[in-house]
Amino acid sequence: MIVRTRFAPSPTGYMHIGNLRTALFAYLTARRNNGVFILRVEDTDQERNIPEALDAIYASLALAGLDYDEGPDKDGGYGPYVQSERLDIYKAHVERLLASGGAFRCFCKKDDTGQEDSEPVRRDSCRNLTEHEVETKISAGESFVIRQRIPESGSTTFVDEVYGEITIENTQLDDQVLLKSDGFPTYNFANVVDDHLMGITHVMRGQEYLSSTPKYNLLYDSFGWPVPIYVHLPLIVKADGSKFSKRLGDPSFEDLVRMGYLPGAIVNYIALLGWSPGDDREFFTLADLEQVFSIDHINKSSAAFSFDKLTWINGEHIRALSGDEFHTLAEIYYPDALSRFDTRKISRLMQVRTEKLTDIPQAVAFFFELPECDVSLYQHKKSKCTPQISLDVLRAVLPVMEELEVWDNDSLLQALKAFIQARGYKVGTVMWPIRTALSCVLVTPGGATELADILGKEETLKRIKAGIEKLENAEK
RNA sequence: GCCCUCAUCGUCUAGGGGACUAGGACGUGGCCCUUUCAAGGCCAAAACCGGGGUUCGAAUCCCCGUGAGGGCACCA
Repeated sequence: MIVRTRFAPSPTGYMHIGNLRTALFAYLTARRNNGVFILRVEDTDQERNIPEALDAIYASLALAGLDYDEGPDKDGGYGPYVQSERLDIYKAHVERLLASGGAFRCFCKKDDTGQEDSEPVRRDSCRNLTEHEVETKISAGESFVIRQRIPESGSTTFVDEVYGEITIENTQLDDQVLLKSDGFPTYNFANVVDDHLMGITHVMRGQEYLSSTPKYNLLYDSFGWPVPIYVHLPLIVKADGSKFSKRLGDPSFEDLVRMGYLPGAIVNYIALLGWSPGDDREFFTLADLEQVFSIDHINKSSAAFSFDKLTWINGEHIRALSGDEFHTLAEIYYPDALSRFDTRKISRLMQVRTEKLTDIPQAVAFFFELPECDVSLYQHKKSKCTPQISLDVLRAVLPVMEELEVWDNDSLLQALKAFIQARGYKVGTVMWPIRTALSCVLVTPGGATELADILGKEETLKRIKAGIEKLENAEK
């Protein structure tokens, strides 16, 4: 059997985190089994449909690296892959159900089921209409929907690969709408028809569909089709346990990328939400995952999304980049004013300390624009530094640096080490004031000599003099 | 309201009757390294929801309770 899985998003304009995880698991299941991964667009809701959204789906999938083998723009012989182009298929299938008694016409108006809001439809009264009554209503021009005829009694059992055997009484199932009055199928119906016609072997979707799965099974039965393997995935929730909601401002996949997270890191992190490799590994590229993913390590309980851990794993992915790769990414975040420095050197310093790409601009800002300097920065216990000592050090070290002819990290380090030894200082006592004078910030992407190297001789001396002046003024 | 599902450190998880003094990771605290900060190394605190069974033995199996989540649309 060739494994065929699909990702079936509705075109909403962005990639929900939970959807991305569903897509990822479906993709991995296909890849792991040398199967086929399919993209199908479920645009059956005419009101919520956004045309441009299709491009957003392509873009996100490409960004995440989830290549599909069949889809709207990649015919594999099972198309069309957009549901709005399959209307006649659904119509033909609904006719089959009508003929076999598996479905019936319902003439009730939208909000006219005769029930309280809190009560579900369950058994619709139109299911007992005689053929004559139906004919009469149709010729009278009454609009109708097609509903599924759920058995009056009994129960339906199915097996889920993650959750095991689940049984639901048929009395709990309602005569759900299959075909809307506008001629479009509902999600539930189109899903069953397409999954079967497209040869989907593993139906992978969110856990929220668990309790409606019996209705799917009943539909498969009515058609005489074999039921697929069900793989329901646990939900991804927020730290407080509530649902992710784009409307409430929770980030989508694209948002996370904009926030400075690498797509590969997001994919890695999200794979660990609801799945584990079974050992202690946590760093995975998509290619790694394709090798080790297995649906029997999927969890049952929902997982809380942690920005802390995502940030950490993002740092891991950043550090795993080659120097060139990081530099290319970092450059996008370098302010223009940084270009007068050797940005490759800066990138080398930045790579090991960057957790999110968006942290970069702030971290490198002092290079081209020295912030207002607070004298208290020169106070550092571990380096045995006070403003007074700093002043002494800077005054003494200035001529040493002025005399330096070769200006690079090694020479600077050598000269300063010699100075330190001759004077009997602690290393930090000299390095701290220099680094502070050069940056005027508490945290920098590198030590004193590395910064001096990048800033260049002229700028370095200028900043040290400014530091001396600052400290002198503070003394008065 | 009815139905379904879930339940191990704060969080993600390992665990599928004895290997559990419950392992790893993030985060937190401490130490080391060190030219700041990181990275790296080491250490620490931190969990089997509660109660009954079954068993020689239960985090692991069963039941009840509790808590949490999901479903019950002409939305997907």
